[in-house]
Amino acid sequence: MPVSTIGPEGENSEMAQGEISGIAALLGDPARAKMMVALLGGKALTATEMALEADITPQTASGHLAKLLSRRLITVQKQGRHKYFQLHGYEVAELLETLLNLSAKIDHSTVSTGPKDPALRKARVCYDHLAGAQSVALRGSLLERGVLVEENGQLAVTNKGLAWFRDMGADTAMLAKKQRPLCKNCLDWSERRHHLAGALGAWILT
Amino acid sequence: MPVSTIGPEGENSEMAQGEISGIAALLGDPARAKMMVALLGGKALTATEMALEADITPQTASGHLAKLLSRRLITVQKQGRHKYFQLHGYEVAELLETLLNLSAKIDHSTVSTGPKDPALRKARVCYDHLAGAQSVALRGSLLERGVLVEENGQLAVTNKGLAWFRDMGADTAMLAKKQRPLCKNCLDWSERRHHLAGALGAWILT
DNA sequence: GCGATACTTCGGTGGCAGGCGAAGTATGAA
DNA sequence: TTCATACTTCGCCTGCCACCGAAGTATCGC
Repeated sequence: MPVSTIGPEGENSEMAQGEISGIAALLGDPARAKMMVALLGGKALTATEMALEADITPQTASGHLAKLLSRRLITVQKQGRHKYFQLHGYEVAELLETLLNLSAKIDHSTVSTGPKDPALRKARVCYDHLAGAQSVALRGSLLERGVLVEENGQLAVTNKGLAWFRDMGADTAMLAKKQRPLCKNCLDWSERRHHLAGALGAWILT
Repeated sequence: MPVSTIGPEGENSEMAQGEISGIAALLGDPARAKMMVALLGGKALTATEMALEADITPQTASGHLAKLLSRRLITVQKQGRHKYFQLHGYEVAELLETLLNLSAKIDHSTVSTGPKDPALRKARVCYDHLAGAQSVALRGSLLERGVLVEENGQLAVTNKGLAWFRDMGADTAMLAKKQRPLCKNCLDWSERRHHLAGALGAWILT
């Protein structure tokens, strides 16, 4: 091993660089990367859900999650016997998006001529609901028409809204029965604004 | 190893995810990270220079560079018996900046504060745009004059600002056409404050 | 209490990848 | 030609880390 220069001089940013390789190494493992991308949807996930997502056993996932936590890339919220994990701030999401963008760019050049970036940016799928500029606009228009209301950052469907969705053919009764919240804000990482998530968001996608 | 589910079901972005972990893994090695950060200066470096920078032997560096090349994270230019390496496009630089940004945010305990060389500290180049104390001040003054505005951590150019840049001789129409964001915050690692990046930041440098 | 579920900790294994020394190829200088 | 420099390839070693099985702790429902 080349003797590391003994003096404290040398790299001022050595530590920061160590940190960046540390963070990158965390995302460098396929399993962890899958888990993080799964979190990009904005939904909080439990440890087992993420284990399934990454095709690993719960104990392995637990180890991964501990590492991600120790680097503050994710946050936890304990709720009974469940633990809900989320990305830690939009900076982390930004990092993931940058990575995805870059890898998409590389893939496009080597694999095939898929839809180019602007189109993808306009409308894409954020885990299981619509995302992109169009869905941000959609949420705005639903708010304007009184289908949805927002208070304290919480999104809710009005009675009028329920009727509206029913007219559109949605089985609102069934959707409401699911454990998952009916509708939910989801920060759009490319547009930096909220769009519609939750059961209704997923339904719209279908 | 859990047999990866054979069906193509599930993730449409499975390949992209593999790619992101691949890219992240490249930056996950401390030696490679050091080399890439060294390239952030914008200058093309030779293989041996980067080996020195990363405290490894040339043969090891060669292997790393080959891997970085195969993933198109860097480019080469052969010149006699030298090989000059550079970052491959601003997207890669953006990724590195995002990483540095995040790691700076996380490791609050860092004490070191950048280059001791005062001149370097005052004005230098961050990949392709200005950095250093002057550029931090520049950004501040542009904000004050209403050329730029900031909201939710996002930087944007005002209409007045566009006119201002046009008066300065910038071809704003052309700049705006590029896929790259017009202007963008970029954390200055010596000043610990944001400076101006993005297409406009690059233009100012010229 | 009991069993079931969700997650964690521990110990052991296997594979991968970073690292170097030595030898090989290209380019330039003497 | 001969030597020096810049980089690459090869072979080998070593250590780390993802992974799992099994056992341990916490929480829910009966």
